Amino acid sequence: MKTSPKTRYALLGLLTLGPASGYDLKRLIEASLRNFWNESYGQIYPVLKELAAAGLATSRPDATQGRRARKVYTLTAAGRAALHAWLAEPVEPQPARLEILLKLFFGRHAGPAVNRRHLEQFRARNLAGMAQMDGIQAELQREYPRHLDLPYWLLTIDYGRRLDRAAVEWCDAALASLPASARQRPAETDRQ
Amino acid sequence: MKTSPKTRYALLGLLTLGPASGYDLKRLIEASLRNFWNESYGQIYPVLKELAAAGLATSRPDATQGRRARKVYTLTAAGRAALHAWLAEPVEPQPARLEILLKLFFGRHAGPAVNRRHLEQFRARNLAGMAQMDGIQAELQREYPRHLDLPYWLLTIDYGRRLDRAAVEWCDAALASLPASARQRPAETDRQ
DNA sequence: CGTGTCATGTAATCAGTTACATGATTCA
DNA sequence: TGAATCATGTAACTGATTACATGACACG
Repeated sequence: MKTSPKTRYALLGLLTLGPASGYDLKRLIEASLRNFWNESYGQIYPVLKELAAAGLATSRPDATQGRRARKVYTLTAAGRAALHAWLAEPVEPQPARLEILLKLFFGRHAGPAVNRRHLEQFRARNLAGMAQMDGIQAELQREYPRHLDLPYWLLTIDYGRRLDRAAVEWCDAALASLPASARQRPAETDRQ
Repeated sequence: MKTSPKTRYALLGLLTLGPASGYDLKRLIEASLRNFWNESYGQIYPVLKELAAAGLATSRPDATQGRRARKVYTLTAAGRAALHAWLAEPVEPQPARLEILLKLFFGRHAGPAVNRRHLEQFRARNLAGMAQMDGIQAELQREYPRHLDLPYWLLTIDYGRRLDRAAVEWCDAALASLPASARQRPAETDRQ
């Protein structure tokens, strides 16, 4: 096994929605998993090839006259079984690397203006995220009101909204607690 | 430039606290950045070497008689300047990959018991995180009550606590909304 | 006729972890 | 004596992105 196991299961999962090409899958990821997952073509195509080789999906050429040959992949029973097995496996904690926290941790050396700028940008990003979640939720409920997966999709939207909101609230608290303006300059020398 | 820029700045930042060896830095990271950052020896030692080569830190052997030769690194003025420049650069949004959300997104194929197990585990993990944040905060306030960096350190602790809390609340909401056993349907309105 | 979209794929590169190799000192 | 801790470093591998290569069709 050469390629990433996680990419494999993301693709198997998306194939439960129906047969799709690599290109389709990329767009599907951008449309539905965007907030907590992403894949590049450089991953998708090799993994798809491997899924077919392992019998987890079948590929058939979809020659829609003229266009460059599309390869449409369809989940097999073995693929479905592999997905189910992975879904049942416990989730390992994943170490995060949050650059904004690293910068703020050393924030004394940056000066108030820089820290405020970072926080304001981060706040705006998370606020936009919340609005986006609201939009996606409305769209999902309008487009797929009876889709069996809808409750699960909404769960991931709710997660995004809650964490974005918490981040915005943290930004507000942080901005309130930091010195307001550049009265004090960044530390050039220290050692307490 | 060969090694990761982010590792470089994490180490430069920690060196503002005083001279340290690669081993020291690893322990410092585990003690202070753990919740939002990590580095392995495989990164630390090569990057340290490069920092010295670039004049951002100086290394001197610390031959504490008998022990294997320690190399202690000290931040230079150029290193401090490089850190300041990086701190002022805007933070780019970083794509997250959250396995638990991926599993939940495809949760219909896993069955209620599996989903509940994932959520309960995730809840427990975040609850433990909150408690850990409280502990670290108390320790910092006790150990370094007047340290100039303390307000910044507390900011990162507060972030951790808020996001952990939001995650716990999400888990509670999700557990309440998911069907309890395999027979029931989701608690969504069910009009055909 | 040229730009955008559809479409697949590989190669180069980057970033990071894990395993391995080495070896001294401390302490039970 | 043997385990834990201190201590540095390299090699192999994994996972993922980006750049590159190719090319047809639709639309204005």
